[in-house]
Amino acid sequence: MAKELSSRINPADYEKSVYKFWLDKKLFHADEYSKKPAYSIVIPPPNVTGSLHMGHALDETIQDILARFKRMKGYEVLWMPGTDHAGIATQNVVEKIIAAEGKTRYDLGREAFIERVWQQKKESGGTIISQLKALGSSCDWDRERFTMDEGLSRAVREVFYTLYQEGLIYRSNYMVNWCARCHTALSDIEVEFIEKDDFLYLLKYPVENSSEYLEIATTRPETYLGDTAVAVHPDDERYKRLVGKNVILPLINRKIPIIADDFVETEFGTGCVKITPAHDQNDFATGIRHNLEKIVCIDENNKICGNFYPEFEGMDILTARKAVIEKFKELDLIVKIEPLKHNVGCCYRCNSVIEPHISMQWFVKTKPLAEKAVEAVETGKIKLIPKQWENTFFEWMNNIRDWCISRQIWWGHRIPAWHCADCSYITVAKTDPDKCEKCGSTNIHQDEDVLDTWFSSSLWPFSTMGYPERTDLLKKFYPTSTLVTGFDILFFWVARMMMMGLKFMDDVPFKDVYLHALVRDEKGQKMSKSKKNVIDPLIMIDKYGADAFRFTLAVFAAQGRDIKMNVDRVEGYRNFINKIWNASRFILMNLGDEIPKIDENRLESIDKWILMKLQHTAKKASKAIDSYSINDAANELYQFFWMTLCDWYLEIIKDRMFKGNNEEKEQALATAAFVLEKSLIALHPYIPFVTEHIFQTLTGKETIMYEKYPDNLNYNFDSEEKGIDKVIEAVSLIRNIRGEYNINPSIQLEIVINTDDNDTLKLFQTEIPLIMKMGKAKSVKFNEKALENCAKSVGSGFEIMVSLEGTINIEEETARLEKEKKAALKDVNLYGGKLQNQGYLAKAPAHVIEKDKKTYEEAKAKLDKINEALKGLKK
RNA sequence: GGACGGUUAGCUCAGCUGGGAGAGCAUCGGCCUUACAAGCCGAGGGUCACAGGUUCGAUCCCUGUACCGUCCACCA
Repeated sequence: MAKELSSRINPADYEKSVYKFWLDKKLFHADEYSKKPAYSIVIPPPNVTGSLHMGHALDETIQDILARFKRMKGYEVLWMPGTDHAGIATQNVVEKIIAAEGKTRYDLGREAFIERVWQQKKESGGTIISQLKALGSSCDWDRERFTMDEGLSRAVREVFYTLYQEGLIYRSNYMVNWCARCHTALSDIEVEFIEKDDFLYLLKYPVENSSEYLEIATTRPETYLGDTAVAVHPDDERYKRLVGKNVILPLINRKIPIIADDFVETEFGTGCVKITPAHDQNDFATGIRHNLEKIVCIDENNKICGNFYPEFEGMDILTARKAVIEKFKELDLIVKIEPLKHNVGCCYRCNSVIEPHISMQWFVKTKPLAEKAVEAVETGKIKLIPKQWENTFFEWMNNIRDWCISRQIWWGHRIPAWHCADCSYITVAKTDPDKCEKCGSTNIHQDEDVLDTWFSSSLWPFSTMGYPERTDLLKKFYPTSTLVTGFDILFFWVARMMMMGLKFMDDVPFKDVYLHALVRDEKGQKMSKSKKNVIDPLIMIDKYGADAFRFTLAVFAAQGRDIKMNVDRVEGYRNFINKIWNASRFILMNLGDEIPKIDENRLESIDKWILMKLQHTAKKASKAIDSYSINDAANELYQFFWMTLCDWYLEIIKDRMFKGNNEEKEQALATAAFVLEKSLIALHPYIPFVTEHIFQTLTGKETIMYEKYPDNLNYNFDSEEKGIDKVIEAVSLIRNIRGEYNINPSIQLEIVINTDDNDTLKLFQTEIPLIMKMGKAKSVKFNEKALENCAKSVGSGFEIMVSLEGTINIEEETARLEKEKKAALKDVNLYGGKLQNQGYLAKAPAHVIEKDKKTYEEAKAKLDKINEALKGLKK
């Protein structure tokens, strides 16, 4: 019984079973003892409680294309999967859930809360993984890791311990970004600046022992309670005489100095700034420069504290702001209030306004680590793709600030430091200690803070492979080959992996970093739930199939900044999958039980032609994927399969298949089946499901996954290729006339072809059947006089005449020829002009001149013929 | 304030080191041709943002302008 495909494609019919087949056969498994060269990718671990969004879909698709392609290129491929515990994000999710039950995490207590998060992880942690599978991701799932599993936690400890011993982790009372909503410190890059409409308040501070006032500009009047100075620019003539004097803070009567510092912009506001070292990054630095007291007036819940003025006590920031302004108004200390647009730092997780806050935190000293990373990129050991990101990378790395790694949340790796209640010594250890390392006291307690999520993810390329053990997996697959991720986490993740990898593995964590664009909606806006512009990848998969969706993403994956997702495109590529299905079905329908073998001696020109086209296509695609131009490869394959293979080749061989003798039929089918098989292989990295399904049906082989990528074909049918290209040109001219004259397809035309060129004549004579079929011709004659009632067209080196039914419409034909003439004339003028240009002749490279000369001559010949034809029309 | 990116067909985007512009979708005309109407055949559509410059030649390189976007930065 002949093999067949169902008459109508339905991806749901085979996607799940194909995926299950891959899993059952362990085809994604990476063998660390393989002799094949290694190729490895670690997945950017998605949040464990998250669900698949467009960004993931793009990211995974690119990785899967690379992984599948490399397998076909003979590599032992490890694609390491896993998920991230995503500290703040996950904690927020669970806090929201328990809030619905009317509880806070404090009601539950630390242990119970963490237990609750683990439970949540258990419940929803599998979601994203199964979604990745629906997309076709060929990860080595047996090796799936989680940033808080035992092995990775060990890696975290090891690294923390080592960095601490080397003085690269330290603890310090420093100003950090505080999110009162998440109740934790954040690193500098976790603060997002959002432009907000606000007010600039001009306040009057009375100068001591004087009736004068100093006008200062601030957006945050409430922090005046923490002011310890007022600063002016040293060269500012307006205030020079006041420097060294004091002002008195209203209501609380604190005496603070007027200082000079050149960070002050004389142009802004009044050129006079209040300094609040405890509540402003900039003022903190100024405070250090001038040795000012840091007076805290806002607590970690963003409430006014410090008992400076009873009425303000305990108010939240915005209420206090109003209250302060009211009081100042009463005292006539407000000069004016004007609107102001300015950037306000917000939490990247919850968008709350960030409050600068002095607190005891843990930091990584990043400079020495960053230097090595910079060097790795400079020397090309790590390549950023596209290269333009290197600038941004260097800029950031060279100005890197220490990394605040402690978070005051509960979900995460708890900092492995134990404080001694007796001697205050801090014991940092790889395994939980039971006594103080210094005084031996057992009265120790572990630090309450947990580590920044990015701390553990920075170890991902080696922690997932068994570090701190020197495993065989690490030996085989570290450094990884390619990291695929969005540029938005270049600093959060990529740079930190570089630092950690170089430090702890003494080698780069990856060789290539492919930074792809971000997926936006069709208007170019970030997709977000609140904007309701989210396109759900799972709906795309359901509606169009994973293959069509993947192919769309691949085509969009050019190396730009953002991808505007357009659902129409998915539909277009769904049609492509359908095309593949039907072309395959067509070939299968005509195939017997055995696939005939190609016998090169018995092939016709057209067979050789398609083999050449296949060869070019596969080579181009392979080269493109290797250089991360995966959209180019996708387009190349698309064009080939649809236009070249389906629209030309398969149409052309139909005659042989339906009317030819067995031998003719056999070689046509052999070629078609061969080209189909190789095309499926070439397309497989992009559209794995449908290609696997058809491949198995077609060949009866177990799997397509380890077939050799067909970029090694080596046919030498150059003359056949060129010949058929010319035949196609001729046929296109005939079709053009048909189209322009709206000649019904059922009408068979008479064709006359005139040419002086012997080779062309011979070629066309041999390919008469083809011309007749594709041109729907009744007869083809050569070098005859013009037909009655004919339309003419001119090709390269030949002239074609097509009989027309009824009487020729002189006007219409003239118009048509005039159009052709215009095109030819344009070329003649352009190239003729060039060829008369002395500068051009002297300086242009020889091959360009030669090419242009040929183009010119062809255009000229064409023009002459067209003119002749036009003359003939007038009679 | 600094840096980076974008501006190409009605829409979404390609166009690698300069030789003269492509795709998908959409549009228009014609086809139920025995794999596919999720299809086939044909057609139209672009002073490649603007202004200069370099060059024999510029969508591509340089300078400037405009608009859009992103990142970084201590304008309170």
